[in-house]
Amino acid sequence: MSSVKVRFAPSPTGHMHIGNTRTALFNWLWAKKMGGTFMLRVDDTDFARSKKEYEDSMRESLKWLGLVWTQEARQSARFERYKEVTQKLISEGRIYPCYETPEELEFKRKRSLSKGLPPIYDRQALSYTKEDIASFEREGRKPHYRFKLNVGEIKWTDEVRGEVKYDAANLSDPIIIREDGSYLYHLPSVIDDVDFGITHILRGEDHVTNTASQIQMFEAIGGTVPTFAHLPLLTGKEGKLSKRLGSLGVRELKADGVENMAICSYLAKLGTSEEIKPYYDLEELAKTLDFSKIGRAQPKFDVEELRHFNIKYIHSLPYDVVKDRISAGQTFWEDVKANLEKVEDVAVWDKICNGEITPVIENKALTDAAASLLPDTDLTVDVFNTWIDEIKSKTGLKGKDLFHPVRLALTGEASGPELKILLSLIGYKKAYRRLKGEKA
RNA sequence: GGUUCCAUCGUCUAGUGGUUAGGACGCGGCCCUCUCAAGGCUGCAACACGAGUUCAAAUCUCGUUGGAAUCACCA
Repeated sequence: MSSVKVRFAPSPTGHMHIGNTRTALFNWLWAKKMGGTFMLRVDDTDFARSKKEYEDSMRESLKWLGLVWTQEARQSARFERYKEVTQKLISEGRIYPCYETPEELEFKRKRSLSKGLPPIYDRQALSYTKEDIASFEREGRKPHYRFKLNVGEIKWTDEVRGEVKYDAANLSDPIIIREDGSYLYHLPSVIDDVDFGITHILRGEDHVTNTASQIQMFEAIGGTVPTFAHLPLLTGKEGKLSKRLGSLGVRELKADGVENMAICSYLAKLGTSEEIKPYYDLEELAKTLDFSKIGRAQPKFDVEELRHFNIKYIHSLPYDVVKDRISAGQTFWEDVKANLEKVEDVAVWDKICNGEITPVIENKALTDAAASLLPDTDLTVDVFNTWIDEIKSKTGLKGKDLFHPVRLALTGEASGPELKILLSLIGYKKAYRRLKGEKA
């Protein structure tokens, strides 16, 4: 009885974006819910595109999101192991050398397509004679290698898609070693999953056909086939938002004031039958994860909706969650949070209450009267109420005509938290001077 | 083109043969209040199309249309 173990396996070829994040999140949540472990695996087999800078950026984003891992691995450090396994499979004939050039393969694909045939590899390499191979070698060609798929039906029970079936005849033998001897993703991924004891693979549905061929790889190397869950891909309002095309970065969202748990709450529930509501703790969110609640259709991801949700999230954000990031105290936070669009904006209200602002005088007669009526005491809510009543009776103004100019004078802003709360925070001295139109 | 998947309010969805087709987000209105915001209440709004099965279809079948993934010496 082994416990649950999942992995997030990004290739460091770009920054963390919304598609990536969703995959990482579901893995993390599942591990947490099941009391299992979450590991980070850097899939850097593609030397040409992998960059350290991207890897660092992804680690930073994962940490910021709270998606921490307790183990990690790097594919580029495991080539010896991959070599060992591939040698064995080559000797068993399960992996075979091919000598077509990329151009030839491209030509074959186009020809098949134009004939209305599926562009599946024709396995010509399986019928090379010794002479053919010798002549390729003389030409200086180097082989690339493919994994030979066995004929027959491949099926598995997917946690989100249910029973899934593929006929191997509709799949190409995947290339697993490049001409230059480097590895492609398919087999190393399977070897790692076996070696690290991965029990569940949660990934985007763009991998479903890979899963079909990888199941045969698991079997070929004598590993246990993990449980799969393929999440429907997110689509954008216009066009797609696949994991490589969707460029909406986590770093950009963060810079825009979108909160980490707002992103996680939103992504965890988008496309499910559950309400998208704020969760302030990843573990709480983890408890609610349920694959049966995930729809099979592709949800549309709209940044504007995320931003809107983020504001709603902030309006009910508990002080404990933000206390380490803001200088304001709990009372101040609770008083102003319902009017914030970004957590950092708490500083602007801090400045309005405690710093210096230039008031806006819209109705001088009114604000002068207000100043003279303002009592030099502790400006409690009660004091505020009697003060407002006095201004009302003296000027005959009420509603917006009354409050808007007072607010502008007191805060320099047209909107914000309730005045009765702000007044006590501003204090008599500043309030008086601002009502008189002075900087204070 | 082959394979696989999908199709209910603007959006995410509930719905498994008989429902006033429900909820959430958004949007509109009203209330509260001291303006705005926040909060409360409320309203508008959907079964892609066409056949078939059935007393009865959002629900089952077939077809059509539309969308997506994949078919890389990317992952």
